Amino acid sequence: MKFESQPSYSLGQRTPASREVAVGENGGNVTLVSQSALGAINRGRVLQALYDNGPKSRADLARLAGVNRTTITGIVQPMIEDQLLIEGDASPSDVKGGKPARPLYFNPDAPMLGAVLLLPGTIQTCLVALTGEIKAVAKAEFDTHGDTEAFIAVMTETLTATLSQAQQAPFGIGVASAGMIDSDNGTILTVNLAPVLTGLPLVAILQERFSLPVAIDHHPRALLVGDRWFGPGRGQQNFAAVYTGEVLGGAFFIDGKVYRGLAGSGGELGHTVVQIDGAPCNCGKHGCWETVAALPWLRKEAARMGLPHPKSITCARLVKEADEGSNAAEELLVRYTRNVAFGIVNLQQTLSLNSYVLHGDVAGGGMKAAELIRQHVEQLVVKRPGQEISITVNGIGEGHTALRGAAGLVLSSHLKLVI
Amino acid sequence: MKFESQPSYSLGQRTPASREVAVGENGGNVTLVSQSALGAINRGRVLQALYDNGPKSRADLARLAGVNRTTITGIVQPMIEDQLLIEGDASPSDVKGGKPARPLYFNPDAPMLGAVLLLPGTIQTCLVALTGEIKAVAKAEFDTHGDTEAFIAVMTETLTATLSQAQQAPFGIGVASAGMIDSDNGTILTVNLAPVLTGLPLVAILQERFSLPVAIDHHPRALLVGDRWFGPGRGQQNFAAVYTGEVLGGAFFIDGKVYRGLAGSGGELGHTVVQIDGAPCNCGKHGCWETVAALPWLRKEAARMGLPHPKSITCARLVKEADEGSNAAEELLVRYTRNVAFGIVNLQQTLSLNSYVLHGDVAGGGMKAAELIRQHVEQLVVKRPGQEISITVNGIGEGHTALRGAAGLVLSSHLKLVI
DNA sequence: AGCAGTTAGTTTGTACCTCGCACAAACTTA
DNA sequence: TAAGTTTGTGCGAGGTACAAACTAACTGCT
Repeated sequence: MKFESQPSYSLGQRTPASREVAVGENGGNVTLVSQSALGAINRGRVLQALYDNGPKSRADLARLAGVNRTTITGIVQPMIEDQLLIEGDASPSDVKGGKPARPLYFNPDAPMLGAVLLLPGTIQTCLVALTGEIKAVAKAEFDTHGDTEAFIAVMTETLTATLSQAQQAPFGIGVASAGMIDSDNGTILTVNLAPVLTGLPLVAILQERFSLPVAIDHHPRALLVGDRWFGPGRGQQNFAAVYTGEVLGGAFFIDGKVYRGLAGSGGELGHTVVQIDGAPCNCGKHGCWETVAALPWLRKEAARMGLPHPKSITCARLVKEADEGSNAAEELLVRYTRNVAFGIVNLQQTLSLNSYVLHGDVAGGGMKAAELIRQHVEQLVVKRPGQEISITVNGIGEGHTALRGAAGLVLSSHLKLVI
Repeated sequence: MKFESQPSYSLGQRTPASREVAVGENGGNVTLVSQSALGAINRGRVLQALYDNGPKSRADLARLAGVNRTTITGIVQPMIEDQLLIEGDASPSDVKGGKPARPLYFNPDAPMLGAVLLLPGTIQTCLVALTGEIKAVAKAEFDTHGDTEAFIAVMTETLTATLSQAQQAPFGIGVASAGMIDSDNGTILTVNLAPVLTGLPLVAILQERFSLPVAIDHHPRALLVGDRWFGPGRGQQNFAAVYTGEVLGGAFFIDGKVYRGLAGSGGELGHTVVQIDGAPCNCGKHGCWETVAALPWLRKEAARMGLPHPKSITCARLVKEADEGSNAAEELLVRYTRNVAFGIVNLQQTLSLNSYVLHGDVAGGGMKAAELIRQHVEQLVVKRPGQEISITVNGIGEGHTALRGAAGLVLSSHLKLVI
């Protein structure tokens, strides 16, 4: 299946294969900004402002961006003509007098984004509208230890089933995957529980089959992007997403952009050390954060303390049992959230992002878990005048955040938001 | 003392008091890029490319930046006319044939930068040429528990003594200070050992007295900038500077710019936790990195192990004694460097910068200490295909790196390098 | 009803920046 | 001496944002 290319301002335009500059020395990656690039940048920023702030009139956008109204008109008009944006009804506005503003927002019928969530053994695909709406969900399973060709066949089939339901060619495809991902080169490095994926150049494969821009990143970073575009991180310029469950991971939104680190390897928080020479970890080291703040620790402690059904313990159940009066559950919950807090404290001391969105198991603990973690963090962080730290949970519709985030990856990486 | 303003392209031009946009919602800090800003940005990038790569011809710069040669000429010509840059002698070049290139570099007689290093009890000031050369050093002492006015008087006097030796008005003044600094607002929040500085709006004060752009940041970040402009970080796009001594601190250069975090509070690594419920720390918590990788720990362990003169132990002496055959020194050195490594490992797992420059006590341990740390880090980090981690020391001329870094702060913050 | 005041969005002309092309200058090689 | 190569400089084209002036639409006062 092939799709036609996009309109001239193109959400999905690929970067022009960054010229090979071989003057070398030490990399020498200075790049000047050209006039034409400038247009693309500003178009991207206007779109992001619309995402971040909801429907807004041209005049509002101009004020928001600190530019002339005419500039906004120039940027926005072609998008309206291409039906990416639509002009809402003239709202009477809150101020008295004056011509009523016409709010602009994304056309619900504009092209959508393809999204893939790749976890060991399962593929989930869907279409995501620019408004965050999810459609055409499809699921499939694959043999984690099987043949690469077989996996690619299943993947292509599932994705085709989803994409074919789109009215128009999607802007692109975003993939969120478990494991270690090289997002620069678009390859899956390793997925512990799915060896079939090792070394798979998935971006190249999908780009070739579907002729669309494709972006890939690891699961926590997709959650981050999902939070940023459609969740509690909307409009924020600095925050982190933290995932806890069988493993721990994180991702950062710094100064208005997704932080990836070299080859996309930033945010592997599970194996930061919080207990020198502590308990052994799967990674072969000792005292990793993962050894004290992930589900295996929780199960082990629940068993040790004699809590019921320790093998299936979750933060959600812990909160429930604590609320029902179990002192043991309360005590374990406090210790668990404190252990989680240490990782956030270290992040805070290092990056000072001040805002954290929790996913996965602790998110299942809801407000109560978040508040406990916030208290621990507050207590453990070196105080700084005027600093407020916010901890939010985004556990509801877990899978949807990851899928929306996968879709958002395409937006983030192909809308040149930052130079 | 007042100085005249700078030429039109102005290295030291202040940002035009970022328009007050009161549309609010959630900050709404989208900013579009204007035409004129673009010019300033590209001028800044060309200058940075010159810094990073040394003298280069227009043609080389054009290749380096991936732009047209004429563009470089347009940017560079006014700077030559204003004597900021000078054209070197035509070098025969390595390639065969063709008109020889005229390398461009900074004019040694161009305006300099004022630099201040502020440590508890002492002020050090100097002038730094764009080439990194240091001139007109002045020192003074102040009463750490005294009167604010008295401190300001000493500071002004010392700085005036230095600045008055400049041939031309400096581009600006950069301040590196111990303690907790709010670099956004240009105030010193707290310096534990110098209460007189608490809450001091130093940037505003100096800006008023000297009518020059002033930038302030904390000591580790100045080291980072010093490394970046004039040291081992030159030309690098991603690296961290780590300082160890009585306290620990760090700073990051991420994607070609200095990372500050909100209100400049990023990089307070000393109080990241590496030992939950470990030894008590000055900050009131337990198991901070500072409790196992700073000098107090080293002294305590040296005493416990019966090493000679434990109160004045340093990494440098430890290396020396180990080289002379002391098994105890060797053993302590290994443990010390391992403890230092844990902090770097956590940084690496979090940000994946791959390159670390050490300052302070461990830097005194030279290559041997660096190599030991590198080995520990290598062993403790989760391996990733193709990843190389570099550990460098920059202990020589410690004070000079901080002063050069202070000067570089002005360049970094007032050369709008990133949009 | 009419007019002033206010805000939104558009039209028009201007300034600025980068790019591609053409060309002179300077040097090497045959 | 001629051909080839590289550097650096004019000049016009194309694209972008901005300022000023204009029209459109609505409120409120007389």
